[in-house]
Amino acid sequence: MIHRNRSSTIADVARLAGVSIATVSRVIKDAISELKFVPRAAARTLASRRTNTIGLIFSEIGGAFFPLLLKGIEAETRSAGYELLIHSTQAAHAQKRRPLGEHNTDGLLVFTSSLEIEELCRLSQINFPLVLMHQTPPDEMNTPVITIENKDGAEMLVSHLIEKHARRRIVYMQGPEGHEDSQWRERGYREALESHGISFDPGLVVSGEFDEEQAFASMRQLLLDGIEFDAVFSGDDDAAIGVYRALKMANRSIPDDVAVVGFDDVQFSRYISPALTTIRAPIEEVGREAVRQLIHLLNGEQAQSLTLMRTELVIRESCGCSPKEVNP
Amino acid sequence: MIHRNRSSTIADVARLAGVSIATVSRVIKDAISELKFVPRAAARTLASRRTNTIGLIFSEIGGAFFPLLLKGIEAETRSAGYELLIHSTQAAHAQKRRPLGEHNTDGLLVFTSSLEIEELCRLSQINFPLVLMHQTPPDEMNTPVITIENKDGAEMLVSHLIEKHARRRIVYMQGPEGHEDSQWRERGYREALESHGISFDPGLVVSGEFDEEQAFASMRQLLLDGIEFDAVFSGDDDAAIGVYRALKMANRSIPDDVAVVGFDDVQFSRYISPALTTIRAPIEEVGREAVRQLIHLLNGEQAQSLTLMRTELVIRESCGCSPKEVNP
DNA sequence: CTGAAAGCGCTTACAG
DNA sequence: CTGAAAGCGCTTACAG
Repeated sequence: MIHRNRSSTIADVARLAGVSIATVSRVIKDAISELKFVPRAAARTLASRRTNTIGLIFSEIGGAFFPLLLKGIEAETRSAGYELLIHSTQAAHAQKRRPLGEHNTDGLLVFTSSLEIEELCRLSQINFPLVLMHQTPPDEMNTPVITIENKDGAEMLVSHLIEKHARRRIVYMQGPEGHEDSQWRERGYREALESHGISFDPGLVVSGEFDEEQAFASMRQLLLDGIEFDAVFSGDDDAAIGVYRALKMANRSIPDDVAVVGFDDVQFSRYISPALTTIRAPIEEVGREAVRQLIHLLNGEQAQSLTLMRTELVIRESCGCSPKEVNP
Repeated sequence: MIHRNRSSTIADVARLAGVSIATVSRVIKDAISELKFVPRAAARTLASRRTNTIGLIFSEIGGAFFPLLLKGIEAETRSAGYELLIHSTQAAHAQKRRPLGEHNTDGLLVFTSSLEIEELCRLSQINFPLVLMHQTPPDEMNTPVITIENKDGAEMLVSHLIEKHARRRIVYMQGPEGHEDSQWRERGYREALESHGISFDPGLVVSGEFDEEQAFASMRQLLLDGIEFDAVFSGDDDAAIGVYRALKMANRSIPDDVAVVGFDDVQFSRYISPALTTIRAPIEEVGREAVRQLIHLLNGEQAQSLTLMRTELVIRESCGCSPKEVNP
């Protein structure tokens, strides 16, 4: 049984006002408080062929990353007068129902590989407004992308470890398979090694999955295997937590025995001990910009095909810098 | 200009199949892949008078609290086959548009005072399915509530400080005005004082707003004013971060000079230094349960009018207990 | 089990 | 500026 109240319709308003419903429809913006009239969104959508809703597809709402992104998206969506419909997928495999799409939104924001490629292509083919975050589209697709300077960031991080702290055996923890952020970060890692004359050792690349538990497990394994290393680039900040745990458990001191650096600069990074050296990614701004580009598309305007956001090195203590050199 | 593709409708499917649209409608659940047919949600909603969507109204998506709640809500909503529409309000004052309501959802989940009381009453009067989280409804409203043992939790926390660590001048930082969680926590704080024969000092109650910055500011003020205290119950974990900062800046050691305890046990609490003693609230489960109760309402079934979730003391280091006594 | 038809509550050309 | 009317794409009694 479902809600079935007899609240007023546009016809009631028209009758009371002694005008036609067309007239009411035209002035509907000035909320008709008399009858507590709230226009049915469904009827509007059906008649106008627009939903006034933006959809967000995201894969992992668990970590510390999501609130930042959502904050930006929420704010910008609202100020543009749209509703926000959110769906979080566990993985990017085909679903029976399409939770978000052309049937219930005007456009979609898609975060990294949270939508299977076929669906992405289908939406693109029917010219459905789409903006990708942290993921470049397949060649034939001309979809705006908002992403960050992953490679630069990683390079800064690793170069800092090499130059300031003389580390040479640096572990890289990869993110989830196919995750573009991770691929670019690895590239930055490799280029930093190369430009400092350190040869790449595939034995130092392990899986961290941008996930605390997985990072913990991989770190333990590395330790068990007796692999030598003097630094860890954990891929992201969530994974750094797992690295900390494993190192502390093995009585390796951070940063003296092993320097650790993350990526993202989420809320907790400055508060863990030692404070985490990481890359600040303007995540909230990524969200805002994604919405802005989508609105352009919705308005039939041109959108920027690539927006690349700057990243910034945030030096704290986990790399080996001392607290005194560092801003509070 | 808006998206206006000519994708197939139910009529196309009916024609191709050589049956009536009524027949198609009946078997529509077996997704008609032939024409890539995706039923228009708006038309369905309009005709069936149900949206298949649950709305979530929340006030602060900034903190570390939201991801936990959302995770539970997301999971349960999806497994029940509903969509989730989210709106976050800055404050609970009247809005011109009603972002979420009977016009676009089948039922609403409302988190603490994120919806103005008039709107709450209006929805209740038209018998619209509603579940409140962390907020008891006005007397005349019979709306299911999911909340946690705030008072018990606070009492455990404060009693611990008094009994194990001999603290007697304990600051309490209030949450936002009218926030029920905060009111109950304050009550627990007072009862713990009382049962240990410590008289209540209103000078030790300050505003923390469940917010890092506000907590930081209040703590600084307390320090500037030269108020004496040997412990702080910060109201929640986010505020504890601000307290840490202010104390460290003033060179007061935690926990030796000042013990600090929080509430919620969010992700970062175990990782900050010193690790935060706090109350574990089953936030994800609050979200799940709220959805379950709402589904009952949607099905015309009886719902539990009050669900009170247990809280649990999590002892770490910031209260003065030593790491050795504590689980890793 | 199936089809014809009314109806959900709006918007929007179109005519006046 | 206003009204009559068609139409948005479905669902659901109702009749057969």
